[in-house]
Amino acid sequence: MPSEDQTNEMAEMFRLMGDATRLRIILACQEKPVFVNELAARLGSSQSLISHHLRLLRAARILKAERHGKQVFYSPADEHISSMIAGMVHHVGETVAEEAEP
Amino acid sequence: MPSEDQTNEMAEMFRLMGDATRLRIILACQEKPVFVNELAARLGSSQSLISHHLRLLRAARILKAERHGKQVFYSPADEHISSMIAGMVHHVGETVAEEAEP
DNA sequence: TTCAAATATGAACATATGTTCATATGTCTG
DNA sequence: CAGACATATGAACATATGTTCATATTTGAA
Repeated sequence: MPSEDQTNEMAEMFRLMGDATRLRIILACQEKPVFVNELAARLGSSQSLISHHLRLLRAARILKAERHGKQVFYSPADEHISSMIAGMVHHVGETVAEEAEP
Repeated sequence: MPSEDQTNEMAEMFRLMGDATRLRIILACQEKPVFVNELAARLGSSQSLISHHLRLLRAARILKAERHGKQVFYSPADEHISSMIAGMVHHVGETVAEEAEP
C-alpha cells in the first residue's frame, strides 16, 4: 500500500495522462522524438496549446525536452511511464475486442 | 498506435484514476472486497462522496459491485487495470527512492 | 545587429469537476 | 408493516482546468 505522498503523486501522473490532448502528445512522442510544431500539426492543435501541455508533462517528468537548433524535441522521460502507457494500449485493445465479440 | 476511440477510452481511464480520492478508493479495493461505509471510514470521506465516485468507477468497469445483504462490496473489475496500478505503485516507489539518494 | 522562425508564457474565459447537503431507494429484522 | 441501516441519487456551488489570443523569449541566418 503506497504512502499518502506516493498516492498523490500517482494521482497527479494519471491526471496528466487523463486528458485526450495530452495523452495524444505523449503517444506521439513514444516512437521517436518530435518537435513542437510537428506535434501541433499532427494533432491539429495550436502551438500555444501544445506548449502549455508540454510544460506540464515536462514538470511531471513524463516527457523530456532536448533542443536542436531552433527546434525542441520531446521524448519519453521515463521507461516506466512508457511501459505503463503500452500496457493501457494493450488493455483497451483487448477490451474493445471482447466487447465486439459476442 | 491506438485509434482515436481507443485513445479517448485510455484518457477516460486515466482521468478517473487521476483523482486522489478515487485512486484511494481503487487502491483500497485491491486486496479484498470492501463495502461502502468501510471505504468512507478508511478514507475519512462522506458516504455520499464515496458513492458518487463508485458510480463512475463502476461505469468505467474499473471496479465491480457485489451485494451481500445490506452491504455492497467493491472489488477490481479488471486484472489489467490492477496490474497497471501495481506498475504505477512500483514506479513512484522507485522514483521517490531515486530522488532521495544523491 | 536586424529579421524571421520556433517555442514559451501570461491573462482571460467558458466549462468541467469534486464536494456537500438533502433526500430517495433498497434491504433486513422486530 | 414499521423502523433502522446501507447505499444511491439529485441539485447546487465553488474551484480547477483546457483552450484561445496576444505577446515575450530564444535561436539561427542574412
